[in-house]
Amino acid sequence: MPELPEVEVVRRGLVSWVRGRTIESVDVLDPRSIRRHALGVEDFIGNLQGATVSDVVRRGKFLWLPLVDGSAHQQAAGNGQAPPSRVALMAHLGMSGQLLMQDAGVPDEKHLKVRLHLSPSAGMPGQLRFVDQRIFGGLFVTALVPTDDGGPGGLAESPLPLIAGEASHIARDPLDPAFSFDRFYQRLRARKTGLKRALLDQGLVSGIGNIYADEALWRARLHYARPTDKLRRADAFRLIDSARAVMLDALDAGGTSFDSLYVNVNGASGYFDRSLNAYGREGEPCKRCTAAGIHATIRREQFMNRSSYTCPVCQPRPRNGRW
DNA sequence: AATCCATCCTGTATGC
DNA sequence: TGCATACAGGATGGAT
Repeated sequence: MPELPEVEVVRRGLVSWVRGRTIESVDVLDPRSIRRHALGVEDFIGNLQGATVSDVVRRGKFLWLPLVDGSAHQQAAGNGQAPPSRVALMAHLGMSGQLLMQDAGVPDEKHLKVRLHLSPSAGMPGQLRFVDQRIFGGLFVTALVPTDDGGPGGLAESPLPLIAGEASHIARDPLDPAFSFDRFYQRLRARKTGLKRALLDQGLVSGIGNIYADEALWRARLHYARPTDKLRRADAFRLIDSARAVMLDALDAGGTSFDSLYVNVNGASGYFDRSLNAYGREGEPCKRCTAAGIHATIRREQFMNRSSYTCPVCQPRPRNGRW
């Protein structure tokens, strides 16, 4: 499922295909995929038509394409100054969203929701398509607002000092050079909840979903129900360090895919699922315990209405755990 | 005020 | 074979 590494793979894949290209027209095939655009389909299309994509930026699992007005772009070419971007096309992949570059001749995907026709560019596909089976994801146009802390962060090369309004409540992710562990730890301790719930809270630390939460907790040898308000600094540090390491590894592998639901912009799957240590391994031996000569089996439990995978030996449940 | 959780969706797998 | 149920889960808004 798309978490930080998968979204970053999409961002990197997308940027060279769409930067500098103009959106010539837009087909909204299923309005449910733009339900977060409150002003409706016509307004959505009107905002995009004629605009030029200046970049692809990410914060947590939110991805957006800052837009430059077509006429402003023309003027900028004349005086050599880049016009300020004030709106962006926002995308969230949700559970099953895909952003695909496709040639015009490629038949519609079964769950094609929105199609952007881009200005022709030599050797590049003509369309950017949003495909989404479960419709948890979506597209919408949002205002860009100033940030006073150096821009949206993420891993973009040169992000504008502006952030999409709907992403301004999202914390920085552990791979962001501006991520502050001290601030994270301070806010973590102030919460009275369980550790995994906190890890999944995008306002505290972003980019982590169910898969990488379980992987980071396993790697740090911490149980998901450990109380946040008592967690030692060293444990919290190891947890963030683990999240960072596992997500960097996943990024190198092109992301995690279990099926064709998550693919990069070319339709290819990542292969990080082969490297998972906890997630999806119910009944299989814990690799770390096995290496130490101990017999232990990964356990699956229902938690927050979804599955959590832990090793009962090296991630012992706390006595006063919090859900 | 902080925390929690039902809800939005559809395709696939499994059970009876 | 067919029908029913469980499951996958990110973000949000309303409830507690």
